Amino acid sequence: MVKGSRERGLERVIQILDCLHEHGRPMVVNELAAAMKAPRSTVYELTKTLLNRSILDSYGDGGRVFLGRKLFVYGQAFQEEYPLIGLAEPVIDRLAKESGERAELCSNVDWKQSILYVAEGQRPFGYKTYPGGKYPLPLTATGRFFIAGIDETILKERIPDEDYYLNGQQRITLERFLADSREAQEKGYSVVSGLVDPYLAAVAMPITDRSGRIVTAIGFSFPSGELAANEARFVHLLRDAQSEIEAALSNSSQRNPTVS
Amino acid sequence: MVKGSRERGLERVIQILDCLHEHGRPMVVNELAAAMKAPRSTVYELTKTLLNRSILDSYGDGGRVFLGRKLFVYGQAFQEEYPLIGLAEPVIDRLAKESGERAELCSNVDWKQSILYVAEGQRPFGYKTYPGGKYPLPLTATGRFFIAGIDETILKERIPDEDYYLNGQQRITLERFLADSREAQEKGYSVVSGLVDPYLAAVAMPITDRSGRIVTAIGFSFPSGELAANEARFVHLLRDAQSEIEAALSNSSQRNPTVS
DNA sequence: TGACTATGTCCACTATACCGGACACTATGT
DNA sequence: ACATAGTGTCCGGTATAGTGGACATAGTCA
Repeated sequence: MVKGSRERGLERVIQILDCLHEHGRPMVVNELAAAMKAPRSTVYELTKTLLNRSILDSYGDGGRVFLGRKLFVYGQAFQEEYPLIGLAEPVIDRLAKESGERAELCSNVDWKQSILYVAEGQRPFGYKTYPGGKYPLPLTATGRFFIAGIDETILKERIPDEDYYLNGQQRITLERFLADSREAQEKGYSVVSGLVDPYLAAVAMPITDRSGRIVTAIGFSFPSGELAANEARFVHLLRDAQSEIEAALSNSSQRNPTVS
Repeated sequence: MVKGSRERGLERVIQILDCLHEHGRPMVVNELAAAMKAPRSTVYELTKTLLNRSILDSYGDGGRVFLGRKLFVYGQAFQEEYPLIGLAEPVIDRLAKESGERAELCSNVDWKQSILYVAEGQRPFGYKTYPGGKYPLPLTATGRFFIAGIDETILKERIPDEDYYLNGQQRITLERFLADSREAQEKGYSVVSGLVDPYLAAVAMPITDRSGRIVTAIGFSFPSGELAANEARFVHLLRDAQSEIEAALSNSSQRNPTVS
């Protein structure tokens, strides 16, 4: 039988968690299986075990499932061991206050840009991001730093084609992404406009640990129209924050995760 | 071959995550395998995939692993969908302030009592608990409520024998645990002393959702010596907090996880 | 030097977990 | 009444993943 290639259980579980995370809401198991393009029987079987272990929780009157309490507990334990987030929080808060724009702490998580911490700016309306939010690397300013020094063949393997598209339209090519990345590394900061959202721009700067590895990045997100007038100011603010966080980081314990 | 019975990959992965969570620090893979009593080759194989997907992160110079950034991201997404924690936080903070003791929001996660949120009291020293911390149900005050209405045979299956022990010494029996639970349900609150720690006592009260299911519990933790003089006051404070949280909960959206 | 422990990789075997497909039960609409 | 779509369970076959054990390397102690 060569039909639908058989996948490993662990792989399916990760797909389940990622799928729920992307949809951001409880789903019925059937819907989940369809969205994942996985066999219904497999998904039913796996969700049953995951529910038992509180890795998933059931919502509503039992038909829907979502990420569970145990994942929250694991996340808390992670935070306890990973000093960076706690160190950066006050700095990010200050950035948002001083600039009036949304400031974010981001990281490369399984080849997506993920928001570890956000402080909102002053703009009353407009598109909100949440901690835990996940975006394609090629469409983000921080993504320019996360691919620094990584081989092109690996990038091709790990970053899916869809990540270069927004609403079915290609926004950028791999070549351009690589060129952007090199330029960002030289300048020390990265600017993008209109990629992840047509009316949003972003400025980002990397956070490097003592061994010189880029572990996270900080950045602002704001309406594209504000870019020209404020780029220099934002870069200046970020540079201060960058050195502050890096100083705090090298004073703290040695145990920081090494980016894989 | 009947030697070490072969286990499912998913089961092993959960064991890995739980083991790291219990130890609360990065571990070398060998050590991890030994602690889990699982085959080394299996644990090496699984950790490799988990590291690739950021479900584990490697620490130090690469030899040690711990819970990864992706789990943090999942945890954030959970919190976004689960209103209870946000609703309860200010109330727990107030409890700690008014009482001077540590106040906690707890839940039954995979048959352990887990701390979802803590507010520290005034006592300068003494044993700290962390959000994400995990304790045996039979040794906690909140545990009395989490087993309400659950069949004894299921409890025997799911709560391991070690959970009745502290430092190799049995602190309580299943029978007594069940009797405590019934009493707690009648009184509406639960008190234990000297179980999880010889010098600590706790008072707890359940949080019930609209359908009458116990979803979490709130409680104080303090030196045993303070129990006699303060029990009535603590119960009073908790009762106020309980009704406040339950009111907020039933005003919020319908989507609360149903405890499995 | 040798003996021992700790760490990580690799390979072949077989128990079993994933999968496809059938079945049952509800709606809902026509 | 029938048809269709959505949901959940169950079962047998086979591709494969978990396992035991061998192997390699590095460090430590006597």
